[in-house]
Amino acid sequence: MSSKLFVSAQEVAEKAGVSRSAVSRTFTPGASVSAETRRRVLEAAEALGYHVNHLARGLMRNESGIVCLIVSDVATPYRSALLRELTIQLQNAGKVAMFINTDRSDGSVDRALQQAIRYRADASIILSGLPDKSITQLCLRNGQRLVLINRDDDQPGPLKINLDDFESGGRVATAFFRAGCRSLAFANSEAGTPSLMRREHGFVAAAAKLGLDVTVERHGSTGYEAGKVLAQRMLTRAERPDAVFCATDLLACGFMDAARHQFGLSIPHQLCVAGFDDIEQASWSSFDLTTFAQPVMTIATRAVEWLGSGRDDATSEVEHSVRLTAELIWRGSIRAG
Amino acid sequence: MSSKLFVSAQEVAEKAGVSRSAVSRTFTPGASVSAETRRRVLEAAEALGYHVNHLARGLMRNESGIVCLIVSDVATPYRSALLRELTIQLQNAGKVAMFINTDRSDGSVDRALQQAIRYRADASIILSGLPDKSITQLCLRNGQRLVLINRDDDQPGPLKINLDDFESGGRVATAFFRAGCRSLAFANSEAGTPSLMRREHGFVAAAAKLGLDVTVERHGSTGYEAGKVLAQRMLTRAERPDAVFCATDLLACGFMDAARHQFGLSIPHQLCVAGFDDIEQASWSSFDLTTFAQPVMTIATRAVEWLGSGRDDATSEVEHSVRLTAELIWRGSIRAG
DNA sequence: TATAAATTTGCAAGCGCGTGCAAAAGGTGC
DNA sequence: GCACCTTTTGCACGCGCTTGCAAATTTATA
Repeated sequence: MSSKLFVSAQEVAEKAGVSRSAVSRTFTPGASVSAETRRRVLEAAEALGYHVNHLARGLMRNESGIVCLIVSDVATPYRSALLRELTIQLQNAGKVAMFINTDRSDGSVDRALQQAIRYRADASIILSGLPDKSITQLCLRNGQRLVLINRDDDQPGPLKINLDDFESGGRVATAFFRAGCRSLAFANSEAGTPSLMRREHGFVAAAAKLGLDVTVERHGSTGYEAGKVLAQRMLTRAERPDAVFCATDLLACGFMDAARHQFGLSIPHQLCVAGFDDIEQASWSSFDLTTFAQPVMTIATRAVEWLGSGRDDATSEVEHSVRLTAELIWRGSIRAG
Repeated sequence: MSSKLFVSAQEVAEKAGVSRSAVSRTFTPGASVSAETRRRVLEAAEALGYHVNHLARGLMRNESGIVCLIVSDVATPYRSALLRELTIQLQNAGKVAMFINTDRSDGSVDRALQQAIRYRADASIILSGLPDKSITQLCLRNGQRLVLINRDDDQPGPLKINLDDFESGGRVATAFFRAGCRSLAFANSEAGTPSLMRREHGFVAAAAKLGLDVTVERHGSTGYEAGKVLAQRMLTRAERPDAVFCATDLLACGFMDAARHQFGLSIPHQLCVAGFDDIEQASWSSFDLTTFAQPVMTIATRAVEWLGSGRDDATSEVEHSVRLTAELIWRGSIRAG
């Protein structure tokens, strides 16, 4: 290994027989270089294995090209799917993704966020349920653009991407009604995330309008285990519901497993089930779950596009808010009307 | 918004009434500053909202603190679990994780990797099945330390973390034998990843030793759908196997679903199944899959520790190789001996 | 108290790069 | 040929930081 690890623009310049500025300009889109100089520079750069040092470039330009992804529950199917799409699109847009995991709620999150600020990330995308406002404020205060996905926040500035959770809840109630169900239930987590609550409220409101009974139960996280617990609670009741809308596909999977294996219920004949997210497992034949697909691709596209668009001009104060509709994916967990 | 986005060490120095070096030293562990100066600097920094600019620091130190995660199939349960652990531990070690997604096989991967090099990442952790050697070479050539997880590579330098796949395969064969199974099968993907092949070979070798029949079938990726297809192929045969080891839990899930819902087989009574990875779904009661748990936590710990340890000294040429054992998790998909 | 040793501090150079400015080069029309 | 305009090039400065070195300060020792 040579002691000098990286080649600098200086060396490229010497080899190409031009000035250092010429090298710099060759790698700066839109700068003024003649075709001939450019060619010679590129040739020398290739030969020497030169890579522009983005640390230095970011230092000069006051723009690092780094986008920070702030995520919790990465290992969850829905989150990892969204993450996948975001990273791919950021990559295609020439940005680079820096990762911050907020699963641990101790100080490490703060420390990690500080790190992102130290690297002068241009923007942060928050796809974390963590309701800690201080995080978003810290990002904003440090001049980052901010994208909030499925997460309420009343501060102006950030782009907010949300789904029509309320309406989706309503659509499920209608679907259950058409399927002949009369005693509805909503299985939610205790997290109390706004998007989850909107699903609940939309469902309850629509059910009321249809004159249907609806009970709501909340427990634990949005995961599989919580779904099982919720099933145990709701299915041991005297008047067992004949349809349940789970706030999350994972909850639904847990609920279905308990309903079938512990209570011997047949789905959809004795119990109709719907979920939300359209995680991969929802399509597995063990579940065959009717659910709402989050438009992951569109979410990512919108987020990245917005980041690419110029920095807020005078119009800085307008509310940037996008509302997407979740697509209902019909499968076998609700019987046909 | 002020036009001046960030406060510099200079401003902190002025406010604290010390030199700029003093500020720098305050934020450099191990540097020589008196308690009093340090206090005043920290106070001023806090008041002004100062954050060390790591772009500049990286430029000086020739060490960015960035670790690059090169990942494919992020949305896969096993990968996302590993990713989760890695990011958490990197974070705790004060490193920052940069994300590169190699799912798209077009030029974007190369472009993204170039990006990482441009940011002068100190190291890369490759948890991608992508067999492209040029990637690892590019990392090494640019002075990065390299960790390869479950991935063969004969070049010296990188830390290689692997599992005892071969032995695991053997243990499954034995377990099937004890369960009374006599006609074994191995369901693999076409990917041909070394770790998958080792599982296959270990299984086949042990089966042969036990005098058992064993058929091998390979198809598609390591996902659920491929598992279904494999089941269709293997279960329509005249002599149907009574036990199948799937190279991956996802394959196993697909296999089980097809076996049950399309072939009406009862698991484990008519068919024993084992998988590998211990993804969350393996523990779901719909699957209750006996499988091998990858020591995700240990893998991450080892990787991060190694990155933290000093750069290769004279001992640079020794092979860094770690071999971990996968823990067999007994569940209900293999009947008791 | 004087002097040697240890610690702290400021100065200044430089990390690799982008860019404004003025000089140089190239092009056009008469 | 000249005057004029456009494009290209090099110089030199500065982005925010670290660090070797020598001066200034504190502490320990005689």
